[in-house]
Amino acid sequence: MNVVEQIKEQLKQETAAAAVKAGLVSKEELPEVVMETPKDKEHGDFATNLAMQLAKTAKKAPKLIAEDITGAMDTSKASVEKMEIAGPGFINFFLDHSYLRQVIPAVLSSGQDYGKTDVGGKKKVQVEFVSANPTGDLHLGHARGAAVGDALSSILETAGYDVTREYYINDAGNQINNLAYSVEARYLEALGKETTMPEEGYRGADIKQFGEELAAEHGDAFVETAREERLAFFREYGLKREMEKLKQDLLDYRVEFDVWYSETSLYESGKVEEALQLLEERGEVYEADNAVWFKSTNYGDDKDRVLVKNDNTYTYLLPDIAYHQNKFERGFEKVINVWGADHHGYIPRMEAAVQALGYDKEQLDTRIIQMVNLYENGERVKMSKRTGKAVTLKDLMEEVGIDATRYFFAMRSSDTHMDFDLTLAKSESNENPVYYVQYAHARLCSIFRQAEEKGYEYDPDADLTPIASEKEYDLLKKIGEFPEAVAIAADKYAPHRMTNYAHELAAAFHSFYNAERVVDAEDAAKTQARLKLVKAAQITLQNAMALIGVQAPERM
RNA sequence: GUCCCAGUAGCUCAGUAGGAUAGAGCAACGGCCUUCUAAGCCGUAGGUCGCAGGUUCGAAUCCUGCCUGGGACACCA
Repeated sequence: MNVVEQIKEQLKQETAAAAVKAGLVSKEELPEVVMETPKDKEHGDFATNLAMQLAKTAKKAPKLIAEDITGAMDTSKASVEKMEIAGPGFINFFLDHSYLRQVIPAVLSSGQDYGKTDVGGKKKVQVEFVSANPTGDLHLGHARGAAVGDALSSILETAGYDVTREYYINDAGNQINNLAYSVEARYLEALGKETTMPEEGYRGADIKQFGEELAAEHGDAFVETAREERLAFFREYGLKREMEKLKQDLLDYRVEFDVWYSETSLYESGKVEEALQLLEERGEVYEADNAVWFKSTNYGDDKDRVLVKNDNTYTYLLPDIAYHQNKFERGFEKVINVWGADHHGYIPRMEAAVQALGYDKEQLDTRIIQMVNLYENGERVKMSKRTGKAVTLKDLMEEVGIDATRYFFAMRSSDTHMDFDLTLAKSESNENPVYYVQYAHARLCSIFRQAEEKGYEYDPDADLTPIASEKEYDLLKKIGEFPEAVAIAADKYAPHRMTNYAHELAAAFHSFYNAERVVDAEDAAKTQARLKLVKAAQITLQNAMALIGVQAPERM
């Protein structure tokens, strides 16, 4: 447990003990003491609403209860300097801040590991995200999903979960046939032959390029080939090229998957049949109208779903069920799906399926990545998948840059609609929030360069007692909250809390930087102590930025 | 028609498991660079938390109804 949490825990215990000692409540009836950090510094370092909570059982006014508690409080152990009763009955604690100096050695000794906790208890968790069909370039929505899914995974890892990042490749359905038709059409087109793009075809620039390359490489070799053979080749070719591109784009975006799971492999290994059989054995399916239905209404779905169509082929749902069964068979205790908003309607049936297979509903958690609207110069940018006119992940990385793109997407709660302001994201000015955080890091690095120039050698054993100003303590407190901030972000699956934290940490540092000098020729002891403080800030900021996939530049 | 998400400052969004005078960034206004990077800091102004009820010591947060915007509702994936 880190220093800030320790003192908070101590404070909780002392408060609880005081309430019992004052005869307000028995030890058994005592509620969990809520100790929060007030937003307003005027309200102390910590505050509790215990007196209000006890108002009912103690049958007394909260303010009087608060007086009893503060009167019975042992203030020595938790560094309490002052207590105030405020508002409707809050007890505000003002601490002797010198305890915060202990944060520094804790951070310095942990280094890159600072922020790690074991709240996850090594639990095996799978995060499936992006999983875009290999039929075209990754677009805006995928970019958001990738940023959120990757940040979430990193946060869970740091909070002590055993995380697997996984991409499900939809390489078996109709869309792959359409991919083959589309490549064929573009190939023939490139040869100047008469052809029509199928209605359901993919019109992306990437496929046009494939067609041209095939034409250039193979000439008209495929024109005379039997259609079936030709399509089989284009299908294979298109899939391979799309996957290569997908993997490269994601890698460039700094997203690395542990597992790429192929839908086709589910068929080949017989897992799809297995899943169907299992559902049959468990009495979860029935036949009607020449089709096989999954009785998902047993588990709260709106209506039952077809698994096997009357032409004897499978719906997409069945392999999806098999895939989820396989996830649990691989030992994941928790399965998190990060899905696009268009998959929103599948959640109830997938949850039903998981339960029908005998797993607990709680083991599956699906997060929806809401729509992204693009704006440029105040105008909504219209996009169309049909015509292939869409802003791709690649476009974003080139135009906006990776750091700004990832920060922008990670910054927002993922389940709300989002306006992405291209003009703002592209601007290299203070209007752009990502620079605020990066600039703090560049400044931190600059301090060390200056210290070196002035002949200061960083001393890991320097005495920390010169650390005593308000700005220093504010910064230290923020640094000390990092492990808890990660744990909360993990618990709530809320990566945007990490960007909030990074911003707050940067703010605490900027404020300190403007108020106090680190490298001071007049005071070597203070300089050495502050260099250690600044080192701790640098480590923490780097770790926070790493969690959201944003680089920490040494200069700007 | 049913279901889901959203509605908070001029704009984009937070709001810590019901708490104090609802917070940030940008935009606006006023200050701060002979000293470690002014992509920064300090301050001012800006609000009927969509609307109406309810629950209680206390509601942006929980409940009910309504309004507005977006999305989902295939034997397509």
